[in-house]
Amino acid sequence: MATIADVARIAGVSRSTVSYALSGKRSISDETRRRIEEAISALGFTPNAGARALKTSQTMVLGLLLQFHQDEFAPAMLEYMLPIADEARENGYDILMVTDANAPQALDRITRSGMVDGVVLLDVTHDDPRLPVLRGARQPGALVGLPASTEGLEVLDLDFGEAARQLVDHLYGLGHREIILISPPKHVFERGGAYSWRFRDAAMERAAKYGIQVFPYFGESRQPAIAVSVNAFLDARPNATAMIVHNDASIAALPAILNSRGVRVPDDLSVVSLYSKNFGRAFSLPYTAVETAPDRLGQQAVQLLVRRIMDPAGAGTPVTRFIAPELTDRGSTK
Amino acid sequence: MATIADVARIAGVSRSTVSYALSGKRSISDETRRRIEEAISALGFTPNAGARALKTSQTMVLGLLLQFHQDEFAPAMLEYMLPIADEARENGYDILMVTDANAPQALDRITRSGMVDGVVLLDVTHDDPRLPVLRGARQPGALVGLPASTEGLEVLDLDFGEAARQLVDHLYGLGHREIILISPPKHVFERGGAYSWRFRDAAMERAAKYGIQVFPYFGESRQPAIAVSVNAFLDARPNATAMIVHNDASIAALPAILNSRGVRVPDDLSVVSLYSKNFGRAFSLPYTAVETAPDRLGQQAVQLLVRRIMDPAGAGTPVTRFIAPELTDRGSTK
DNA sequence: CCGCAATATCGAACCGGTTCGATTAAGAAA
DNA sequence: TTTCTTAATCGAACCGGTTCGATATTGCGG
Repeated sequence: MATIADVARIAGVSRSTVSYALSGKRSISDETRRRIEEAISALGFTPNAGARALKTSQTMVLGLLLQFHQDEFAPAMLEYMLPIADEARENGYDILMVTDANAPQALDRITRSGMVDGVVLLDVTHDDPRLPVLRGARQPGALVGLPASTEGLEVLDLDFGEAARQLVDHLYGLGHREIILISPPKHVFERGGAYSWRFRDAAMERAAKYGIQVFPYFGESRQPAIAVSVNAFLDARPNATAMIVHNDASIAALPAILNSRGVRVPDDLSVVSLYSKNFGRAFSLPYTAVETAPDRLGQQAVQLLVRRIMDPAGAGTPVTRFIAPELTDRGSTK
Repeated sequence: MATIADVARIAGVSRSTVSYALSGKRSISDETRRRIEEAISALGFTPNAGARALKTSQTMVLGLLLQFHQDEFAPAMLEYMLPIADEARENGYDILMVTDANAPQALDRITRSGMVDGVVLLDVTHDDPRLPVLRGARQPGALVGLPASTEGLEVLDLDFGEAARQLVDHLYGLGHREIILISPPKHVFERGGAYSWRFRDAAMERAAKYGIQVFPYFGESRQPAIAVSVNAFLDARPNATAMIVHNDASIAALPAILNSRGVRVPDDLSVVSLYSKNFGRAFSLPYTAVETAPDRLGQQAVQLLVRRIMDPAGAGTPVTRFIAPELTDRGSTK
């Protein structure tokens, strides 16, 4: 493989001259630059990443930490990953994907060894075990998901409270007074997925304010439990006229469940939910819903992270930013 | 950040001694080893990846090249990625995820710069533009998907021909004589997704052998086109008693389509398909199907790749391996 | 008691870049 | 013509590991 020394030899200059030609940090005569460029393309030279990283302590790689919990419904994860990868490349970074079951240890490994210049943590929980490691690392990080303490961290998440209020308002405005709420599965609450209770609590609070009833239930993450549970909720609340579904697995299965039950939407039941554009398309979901905007979250996470990498001191304190939810009316309510 | 020199100083030995203690390539006295280990954990020392890569020209990172085609149905991709990442870690490798739109150039970049020790190419097409680059790279690669020439490459794929034969046999054995086949969308054929025609051609051939009729159609990848097209196929072949669906998007939408059409499975129509266990679970699919086994494909791809990295000369010629399909009967035929 | 092999450790070179200070040449100012 | 800048380039040091050859110490057979 060609090294910078080969380029230098062929171009008849020193290694440092080649380096400066490449970086543009010192002026180079046109003639010399031409010869260097010629040599580079003749040799197909690309600087060795390890050597460069060693000297500059910059790898131009970002770590992307995912967790795949058992019993989790996976399809939505990709929605975050791709925009993150795209935005990273846009900024000159590659992505090291880390899925180790032991995430804190993996995070420690990739930061200590200097494999990455920063990390994006997806699916951050209330008391996320990766955070102590991240706080001790020399590289900055950006989180998607809200932890108990955001002290010193770049945090991004959908404004689930506002999303809940929008949906309750929407249903209340249409006259609904008894509403079934399907939250994420119980184990998501227990694991500390803050979005689960942030959404539920806001919905309950809003309902109390209006003096209407919202009946919260835990969703299931797999068939046939999903169908069984949804049917049970509907049986338990025969007077409910609307349903809010805050659970990927349940909403994906809902069309089939309601169909087999003979429930028409929105004539018999109004349905609203929370999912991304792509998710809705993949599962052909026809429901009025708040966009979860994983693409915007992912992109902004990378942007915040890159900004912090460039300017570690931090022009300002780290940001905790909640993305404003947007309701898309698909006519599943009335 | 602690370096090997710090460890050496604290342990009162030379840098090389620390290195040998770490690698075990020379004998070290118990006492010295103890002091070194103590120093290492006291400092939280982890060898710098760049420095190590520079000297050993081994990064312990594998590139994973994905392509996200426009209009593609994404959820299945994750099914390959996770087992690949897991198997890589199992072998001590991390994964660099590369999703650049310009895949050949990205592949060139990560191989020339020495960021990876090898690459896994997913979703390889008949005339894949990444292959010339891979063949010119100094790192080995493993493919998932069958290209026109497998010369010098490690290639893995499901045996789609055998899968088609199994499904046709299954239906033929039950007495079906007119069968609708929904293939992948036309653009998949055009792009060179060999699995599309390998499956279709084998199915047609088998049908011809039995003297029965298989009517092939291109599937669609998005709603509402999916529903429209499936309905059109059923209308066009009112005498068909069975359907083979070789298309993720169509099979995911099928339950809803058949339901709204009032078609019962298997009483009115027998349905067989091709999808992974997880995919079926995510979409609650109740159909008898051949397992596409993305986990086995991904794992084996990594294993072949790692073997080749360890032994570049190659104990044997590169392997082209077709995974045997396995039919799971879920009672959607009769 | 000597010579030799095995064991344990050290010092130096090297991997392939980047960057600092020095050097030379050319042009501008005096 | 001399002096001072500025532009263009070079050489050497350095980043943090690994590894080769050399050296010092110890144990053993003869």
